[in-house]
Amino acid sequence: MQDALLHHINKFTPLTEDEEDIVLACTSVQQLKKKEFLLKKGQVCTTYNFIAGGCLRCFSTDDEDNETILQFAIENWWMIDYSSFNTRKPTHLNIQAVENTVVIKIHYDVLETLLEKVPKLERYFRIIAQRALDASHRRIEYVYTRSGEERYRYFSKSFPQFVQRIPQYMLASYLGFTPEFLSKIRAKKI
Amino acid sequence: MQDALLHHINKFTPLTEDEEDIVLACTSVQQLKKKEFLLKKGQVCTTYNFIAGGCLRCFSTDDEDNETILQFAIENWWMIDYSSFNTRKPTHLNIQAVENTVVIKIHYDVLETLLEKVPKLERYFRIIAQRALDASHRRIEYVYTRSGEERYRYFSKSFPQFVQRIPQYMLASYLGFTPEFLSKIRAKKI
DNA sequence: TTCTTTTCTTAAACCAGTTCAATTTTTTGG
DNA sequence: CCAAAAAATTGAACTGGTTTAAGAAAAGAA
Repeated sequence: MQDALLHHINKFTPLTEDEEDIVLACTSVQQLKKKEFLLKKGQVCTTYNFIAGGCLRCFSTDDEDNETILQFAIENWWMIDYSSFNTRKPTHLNIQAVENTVVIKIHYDVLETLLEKVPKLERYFRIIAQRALDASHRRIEYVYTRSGEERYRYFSKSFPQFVQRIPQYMLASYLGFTPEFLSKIRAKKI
Repeated sequence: MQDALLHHINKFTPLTEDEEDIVLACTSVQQLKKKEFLLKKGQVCTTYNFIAGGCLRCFSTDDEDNETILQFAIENWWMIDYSSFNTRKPTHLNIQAVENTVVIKIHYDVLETLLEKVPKLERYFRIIAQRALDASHRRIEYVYTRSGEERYRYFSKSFPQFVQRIPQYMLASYLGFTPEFLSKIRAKKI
């Protein structure tokens, strides 16, 4: 079951069999049903989470429980609230399964030991974080320089298969506008 | 001159003297005058850039040369276009000095060797990237959940000394609205 | 299948923020 | 110190996107 993770790590920093075994010993698998939560506002994020299959969303809520989707994560992506993880303080974010999802987790209590035993993983997580940072910067640029309609057209052209997997109101939230506005765009012409 | 960098690294991953020497041997210092460019659209980003003093801004431009500021970096921050750096392809971004600035650079050609000689730096850059990623995620959340006025008030309350250092039109661009709108907000009441 | 919940659509009124253009203030360089 | 450039302000007209509310369609559960 953890093969997906090992495979992903090996793409960036090839591991020996021993190292793979250590990684396996430090991970656990969790199956989430659609709509189940991996993390809820008020809890501490105690794990690094790798998505082996399925889809998660990370969202914040305001006083009136309006949701703002900050991230999606699908197969081979990590979803971590670094702030809560590092400070050990309760998060203000929620992480929920958009569909049935398999998550491979590394717990806070074993992460530092794991990094000592398999120092190569420092490199792996560096590369992962740098890639995610680049993606995050691109997203900021896109939000700042393009209209809602442009963002929608670009996203659905770039990730048509993903758009099929999620409800439109979630896509609207992720793209930074209302579901009603998304309907308007779509009504114009597909 | 590179003391600022060594000091910063040591905060996260203490180095031996030998390791410090290796780092020094792999870095170079560049002094930038206000408005001078560190990177221009069309060039390849060939260095990791650490700001020892001063301030840089990273911005993109559209067809009509309108600028959108994506990031600022001040003392003890890194400013890197990971995408261009890793792919070795020309960037679409610009990095320019907002004031006279001292940059400590690690060139692409020496980075991998440096990381091999001082593997601790993998950890250092991992932590740096994860922190920057967290900051980037927070920024997205802020843009999505707060109005322009809220963003301005929050930012100038949180970083009053920084607000003094930059022209208001740059702050407006960074916060995601026009200079005219910033004037309006300020006219209401400081 | 039928009932219930969730998701999507439509339309009118509205508003946060933009655009454009003119003017004033501040900063910079020689 | 002055001239020129850069930055900030103001106001009127405008627009991309929101809000509210109601109804239609699709998906789930039993």
